[in-house]
Amino acid sequence: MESRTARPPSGAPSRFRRVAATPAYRQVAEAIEREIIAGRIRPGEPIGTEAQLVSQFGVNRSTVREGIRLLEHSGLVRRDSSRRLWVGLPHYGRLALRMSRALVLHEVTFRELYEASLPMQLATVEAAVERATPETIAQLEENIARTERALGDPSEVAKLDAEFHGLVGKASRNRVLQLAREPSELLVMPTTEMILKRVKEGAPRLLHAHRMYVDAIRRRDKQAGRLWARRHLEDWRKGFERAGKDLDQPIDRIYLEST
Amino acid sequence: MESRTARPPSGAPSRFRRVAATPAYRQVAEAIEREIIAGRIRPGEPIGTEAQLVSQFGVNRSTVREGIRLLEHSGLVRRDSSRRLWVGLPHYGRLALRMSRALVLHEVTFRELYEASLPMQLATVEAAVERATPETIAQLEENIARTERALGDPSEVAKLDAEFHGLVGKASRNRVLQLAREPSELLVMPTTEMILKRVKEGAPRLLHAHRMYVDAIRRRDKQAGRLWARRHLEDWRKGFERAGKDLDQPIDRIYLEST
DNA sequence: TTTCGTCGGATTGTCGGACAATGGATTTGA
DNA sequence: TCAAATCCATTGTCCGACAATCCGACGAAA
Repeated sequence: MESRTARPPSGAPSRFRRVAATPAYRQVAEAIEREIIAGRIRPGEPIGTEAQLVSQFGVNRSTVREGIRLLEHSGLVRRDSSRRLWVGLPHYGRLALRMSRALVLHEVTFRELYEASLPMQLATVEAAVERATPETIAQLEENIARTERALGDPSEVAKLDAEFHGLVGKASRNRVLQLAREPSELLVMPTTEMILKRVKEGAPRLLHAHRMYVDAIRRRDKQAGRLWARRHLEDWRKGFERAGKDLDQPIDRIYLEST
Repeated sequence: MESRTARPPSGAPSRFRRVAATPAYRQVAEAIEREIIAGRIRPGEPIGTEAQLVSQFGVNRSTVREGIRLLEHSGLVRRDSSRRLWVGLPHYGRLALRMSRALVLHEVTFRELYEASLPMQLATVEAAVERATPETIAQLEENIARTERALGDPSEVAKLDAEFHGLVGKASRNRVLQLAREPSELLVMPTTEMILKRVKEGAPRLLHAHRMYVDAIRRRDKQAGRLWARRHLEDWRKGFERAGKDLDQPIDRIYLEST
């Protein structure tokens, strides 16, 4: 793609940057984005109507619309029921989904995923132990109760496992950690179902680990929390290998179907 | 925004999901996205011309264009010099930038940032110790040499620090970890400059920590790597507090200017 | 043979205008 | 006072058009 700049006839140094004439629709998007990033328009406030933007930017409505679409995708701009434009807060889930997709497209391996998940999981549990409220603990216990009843149904258990880890993430009350952890979680989770289907002692072990998690959180015992987080994830890895899969294999696209 | 579904005349249960008439431009975007995610079009391959898409989808060109803009923003679709459409690999840097922006818009605190950075930093160093190649080690040493020469210039040192951690990330050869760590790094980095300007023993301490990092990597000594990663980040925190800032304060928008 | 103009076709960026569908506001009717 | 009918603003989609640009080809010149 750089063929043009990368072909100086002889040893001539490539002296010039490629010229870039930013199209109007992108200028529109960038202008609006700047206003939001700088905080001059705050989340929840209305951006004008398309007609207003047309007159402000002095371009055609089609151009404005293309610019807006650019921002709409990232969540910086939302539309309400009447389709009017508002400044939005990019939602974690959306971003995490995109990141996990990017990871798959880059063909990262399960080993990378496992290696990265472990420390983030440990940190999350530690924070959760420190800051969990009685409310979230109750939610965790309720989740465990439901898991008990669903022990025979792998896909249901996998779903509850995902919910469980989501709750632990919430309990950590660290949004940076949550956002960092969630893309990996989105990729680990679907494989859990596969593992549970093939390794029949998986579900009880998972349930037991969850119980110990919550127990550690209730007793504010960081060491126990870390221990069980580690065991839980190691179980995942072992189950993965026991199911006949190779850790150094790229993550399968299949695990993205759930759009 | 849920006003329509939330108004059952009496106590009648809300039995029906709200019908969602997905606009055509979004259907176009989703259709293309699905093809890419599923791997039926691979990165580097051309998506058709706008005219082709028009005839395939049976909608107007304006609609196709709006749909494409949605994807363009996420990097799934790129344009080359001739503005033709290609399937692209979403670039880490782009995604990380968006994530860090989202974090700022959500007004996360420096404490959250610090707490999340520490474990990820430790894991990164550990992986780097394990897998660094002579090449990247050489690059790290070269970075240190440049840092030595720039000791008097806080903003230059901050820039080199960012580069250093980028190199360590590369050395870790774990892309999941890298992607998880980078948004935080993008927010930690700009504050380093501020700290270095106000705490004059900051720069030498930073340099020393970097030296010990590389030393640990060269000797494949995980313990030392972890130790110095921890000290380095703790230095950052202490410097932050010594500069008179409060860890529980939301991250300032200012640190996003560098688009 | 290689390099340089030039030309034509293809494609994108932008524009202007148009209309149906929809939501919100307003007025009307009971 | 409240519900129904009406109006108006706005969006989603379409159509057609044109300039700017890129690509490839074809010759002309060195």
